[in-house]
Amino acid sequence: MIEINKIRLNIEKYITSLKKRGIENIEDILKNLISLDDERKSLKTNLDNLLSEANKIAKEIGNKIKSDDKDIKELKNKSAEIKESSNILSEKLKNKELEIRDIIVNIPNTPDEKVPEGNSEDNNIEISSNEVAVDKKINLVPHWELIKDFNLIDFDNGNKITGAGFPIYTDKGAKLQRALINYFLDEAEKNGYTEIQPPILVNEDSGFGTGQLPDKEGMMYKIENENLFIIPTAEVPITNIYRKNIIDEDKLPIKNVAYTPCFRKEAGSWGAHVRGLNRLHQFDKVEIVQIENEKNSENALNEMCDYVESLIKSLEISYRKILLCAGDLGFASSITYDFEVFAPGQKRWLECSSVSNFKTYQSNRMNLKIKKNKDKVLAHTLNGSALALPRIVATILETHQNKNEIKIPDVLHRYTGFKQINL
RNA sequence: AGAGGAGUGGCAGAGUGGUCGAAUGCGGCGGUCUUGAAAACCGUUGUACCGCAAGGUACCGGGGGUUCGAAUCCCUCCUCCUCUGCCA
Repeated sequence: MIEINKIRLNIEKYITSLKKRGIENIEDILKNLISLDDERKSLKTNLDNLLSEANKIAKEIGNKIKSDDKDIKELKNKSAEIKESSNILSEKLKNKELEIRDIIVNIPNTPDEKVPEGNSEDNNIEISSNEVAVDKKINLVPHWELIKDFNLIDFDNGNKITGAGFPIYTDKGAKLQRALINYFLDEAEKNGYTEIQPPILVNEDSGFGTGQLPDKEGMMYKIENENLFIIPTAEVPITNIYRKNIIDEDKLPIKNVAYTPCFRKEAGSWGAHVRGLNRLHQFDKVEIVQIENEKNSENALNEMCDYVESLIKSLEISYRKILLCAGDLGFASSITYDFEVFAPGQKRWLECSSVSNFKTYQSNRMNLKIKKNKDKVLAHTLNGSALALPRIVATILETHQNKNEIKIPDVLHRYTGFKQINL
């Protein structure tokens, strides 16, 4: 959530920044917001004065009763009058606050200066890449064929017991996935992240805190009669641990990692090329989250990217790192680097990680502050996938396929217990 | 799930209609003393909003109500504890 007080200080900066996102009438929206806030302030001042007067009268009545002066009728009448007008004002103030909130909650985060302009993925900028050679002599096939041939995933029974997008990993497929999860968790721990196992269901406040609600309610599965949401990413429960917290600056950085399954409705995003593991309703992911102060958050973002990059590299697969343009940027993010891996069997790039700095956007929503001496300032929150499993599995299978076997990357051997998958 | 009890400042804990944003203790911060530290003593110590400021308003688990006035009374929801039941 952007901060009105900061908009007041430099509205031009906000206009320029949010225009990058393609919000054409942003100037009107922001100016309207400030004038609504002015109205709010004056309502608040008036209301406080009335309440102050009412408090005084109440005390006066109290004193009179105590001193056996029973002549309080006039004061009571006056109090009733004040109460009537304060009720009206209070209602107005509440409505004004709701009006402001409805607007501000729907304004996305301001893109960082580094974020390129543009409204399609063509405007994204490739930052770095690495290509892993594949055997040109064999006929490379997509992972959904390998999965069938090598008996690694059972989509049919997944369809039967749940529905499309809920695969069953079987035998070495399941082991490969479990190996990857353990490898990712261990590596994160080596890099200073404390492991946690959060709940998979979250309440509405949590969904609001990280920005999924109310903007993207449609992405999450909901348990209707409990008013709980099934997490689309571990970002939601992890970051919300720190909701309504004031953290001492010397406790920073806070670094957490968690493995969780993730659930996304993915409504309307099922095209012809979405096959196999490319897009699922349920998938596994290891997520890293950091909380930092303003001074260090840019540095933290770079560190997280470097970490993700090293992780992908260690799996011996081709990848590229991309800086998202403003139009491709998520609602709550200020700057995002995506990592895509190349799946040679289907000759497609697959996004496997998204590393973002939300700056104060989430912390303002969830009231997360950092205490530095006497000052309290909004924290910066960051997160990244390290990594999302299915597309990594798909890419490993497609990259390391051979005639009668699939080789497992060296770093995973001690986790899988096998070095290749045979027919 | 049923019955009973409870939720107060960083923690412990008092407060059952007015003088309570809230005693007291511990902790934290500043100071005196000391070569330094401890002890002792003195002072200070919640959050948000409005206001140039003085100051004001709101907040005692959340929401609503009664009253001139609510931490205190009523309703409702949530959480925790004890017992019973059920269950990985």
